[in-house]
Amino acid sequence: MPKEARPGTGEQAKQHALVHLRQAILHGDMAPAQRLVENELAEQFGVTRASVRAALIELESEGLVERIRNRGSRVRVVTVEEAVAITECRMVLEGLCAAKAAVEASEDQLDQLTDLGTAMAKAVAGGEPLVYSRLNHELHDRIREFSGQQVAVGLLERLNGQLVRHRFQLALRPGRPQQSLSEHLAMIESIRARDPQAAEAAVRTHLAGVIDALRQ
Amino acid sequence: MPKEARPGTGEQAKQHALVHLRQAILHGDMAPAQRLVENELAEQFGVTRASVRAALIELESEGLVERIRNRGSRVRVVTVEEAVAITECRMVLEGLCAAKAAVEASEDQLDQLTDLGTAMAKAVAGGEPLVYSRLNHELHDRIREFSGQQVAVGLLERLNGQLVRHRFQLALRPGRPQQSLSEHLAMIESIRARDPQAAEAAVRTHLAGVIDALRQ
DNA sequence: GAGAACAAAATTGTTGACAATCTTGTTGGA
DNA sequence: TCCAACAAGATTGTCAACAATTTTGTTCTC
Repeated sequence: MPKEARPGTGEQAKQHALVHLRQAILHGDMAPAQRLVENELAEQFGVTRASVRAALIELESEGLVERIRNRGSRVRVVTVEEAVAITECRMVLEGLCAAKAAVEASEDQLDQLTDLGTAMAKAVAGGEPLVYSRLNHELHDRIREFSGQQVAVGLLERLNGQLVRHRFQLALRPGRPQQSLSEHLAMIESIRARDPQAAEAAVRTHLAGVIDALRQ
Repeated sequence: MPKEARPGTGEQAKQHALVHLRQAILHGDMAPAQRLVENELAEQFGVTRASVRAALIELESEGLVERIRNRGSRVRVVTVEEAVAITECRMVLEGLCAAKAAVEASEDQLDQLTDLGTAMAKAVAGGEPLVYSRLNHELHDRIREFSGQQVAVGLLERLNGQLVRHRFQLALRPGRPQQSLSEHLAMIESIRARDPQAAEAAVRTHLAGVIDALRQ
């Protein structure tokens, strides 16, 4: 257990604990369902228990941590059914963002999407699933960003945080990149065409595909 | 300032503070942008400051409270643009729920919706906007409930909490009930017809109308 | 050997006090 | 009069100790 010491650089203790603990969970350093004992975390991050507590409360409402009265906290495990339900919500919310982006995005931003599309095609052709996965994320991020829909972006970030584990599993599945590439290109195309309805439909088709893949 | 005393009935102090503070905000007892000083709240609810703190952190991530480092908390004010953005998200999420409900609801549940519809028509005919507003809420609640989509329900509850003030304002606008009644009846009708696409479209039409009303 | 009652350990919940930070009001000088 | 520096007050952030609760291990009885 490495003791990450960097307590008093002016950075608030609670923020320190919050950022590091969130990253640890998202990065997969904490096993699923692992117990999170406040004392241990406090020592590990070099802050007091109160700060860890505050961080855990916040992570609970982000859906990353599960807390039970007098029983402690643990990394929340997302079942496949939950992952499906989450992705259904993503489907409609990202659909909204894509529709907005098709109207709001600047010409410059549309070019960025095109570039991402060609890079993704290249990654698939070259057989680089990890690169493709990274570009995949970036594409979804950009569309959200270009939509200007702050509320939806906030909700989606929270939802995506809960899916890290499942997404990793999905990215490395053989044949999956090939299947999703055309869907992604269709999304880009309809946004470029400034057609909000087509953009929303394309995003939905894509994420419906993701749901099918999750269920297998 | 009434001192609500009921500290140690076995109920956890933090939960006590959380429930009461949330209700106070939702019920409108706290003025918008009102400062929330931890010490005052602690005394008012008969709990310690730490419990109030924990409650405030949770309410912040629910979007009901705004917290600034070393500067304190206040009731968050939702601008009209934010209310519109929130309602756009409601539009797609409730659309999802309605589509699910059209497939999943039992015959008994469909009858409940029909009853609500007739009650709403009666309230409008009788010129009772407050009754109509209550039934309005109940209809939306039921549709969400019948959808079985836990994740979407959770997101929607959070979003709705932020709209209390705007919704009150909207409900009492003259002519508004008449306009929305037919939209609500269309929603019920398409769910009864077990047509998910029509149900989603009806919900979207309705909430698009709400957005128009908000913008005025 | 199985199960209940009890005791010990581990962990979370709570408390009050202290430190750090920000805001506000005041004073001094140009 | 205006502005900067400073001091006082208010408020949040942090800490260590204590209380309450749950879990675990042990012993005793049947």
